[in-house]
Amino acid sequence: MIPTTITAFCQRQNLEITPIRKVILDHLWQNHTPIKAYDLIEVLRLKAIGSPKPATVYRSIDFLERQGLVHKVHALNAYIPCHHPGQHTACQLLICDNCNDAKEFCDDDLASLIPLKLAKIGFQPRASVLEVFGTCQQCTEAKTS
Amino acid sequence: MIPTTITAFCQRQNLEITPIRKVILDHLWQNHTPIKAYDLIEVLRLKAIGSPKPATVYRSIDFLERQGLVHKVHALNAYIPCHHPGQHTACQLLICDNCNDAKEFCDDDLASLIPLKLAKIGFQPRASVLEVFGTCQQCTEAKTS
DNA sequence: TGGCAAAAGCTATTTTGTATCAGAAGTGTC
DNA sequence: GACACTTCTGATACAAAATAGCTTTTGCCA
Repeated sequence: MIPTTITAFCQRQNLEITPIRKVILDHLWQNHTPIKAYDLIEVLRLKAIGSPKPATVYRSIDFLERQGLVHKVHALNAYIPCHHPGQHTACQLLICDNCNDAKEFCDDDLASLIPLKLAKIGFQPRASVLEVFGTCQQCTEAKTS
Repeated sequence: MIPTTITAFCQRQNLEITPIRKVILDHLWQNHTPIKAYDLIEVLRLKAIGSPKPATVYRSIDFLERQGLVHKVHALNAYIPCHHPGQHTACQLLICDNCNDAKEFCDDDLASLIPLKLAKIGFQPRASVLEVFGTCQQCTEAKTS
């Protein structure tokens, strides 16, 4: 389920993808909607990885986030996999009100405009999160048809 | 503490600013850093408004958010006052890692570029939140001097 | 094989946010 | 005034999200 580009990235970076981390990453890639931390606990439990506690999942998420493999959708308290690990500090997410799908949306113009604008007012950006809520194309089409 | 532009806005919109809502709005305007919900409970308690429960504060925040008087900083689970109520659906925030100051940053180019880009991929935006973390000008100057 | 570091486990707690039902206070209407 | 009606608040309980602190396991490697 995990794309080869991602597994290749992990190998290149020599990341230790333990069973727990693998299950979590797998599950995130199997779903299009953002996944909640406590759902991941349940997933681990079902996969017979003992009876994991919150800290276990949060530590794994921490690791995956630090490596850029996962994004947190702050507005939903949920997580999605990153399609381009190691390639951006500016994360742009589109979240459909209707189907809860969450897509990464990486637009270079936008990504470059933000630091440009901030430079004018003396703000030095380290990381940014853009979360846009609305209706995705599929749902728009479904409604009008 | 609440700017006259804001009180004028409330009057124009005929908003019922009850004592609880006033204390919350006051407190948000007195501080430059984002305020947490449970800190607001404490503030109300200190102002001798009984012993408020979480729901009380969240209801007030809900109201203030719906009226556009307050923004939630999702990445921090905290709240700041809005400087331009009723004027934007796209919220842009700059959060300083160093001093925790949170500023609204309303750039028209940015605000108009986002829907433009999204239109190309068929996403209909309803609302968006941009949260940028980094170092504000004051802190940058303080460090280099 | 002894020592180290990273990962995972465990227990408990804190922080954040909702659901629900009941009561109080204002407003308009007959 | 009696009445419905709405809005706000109070109170209890609970659910959900996240962290703290400490122990144990595991793999590595010198």
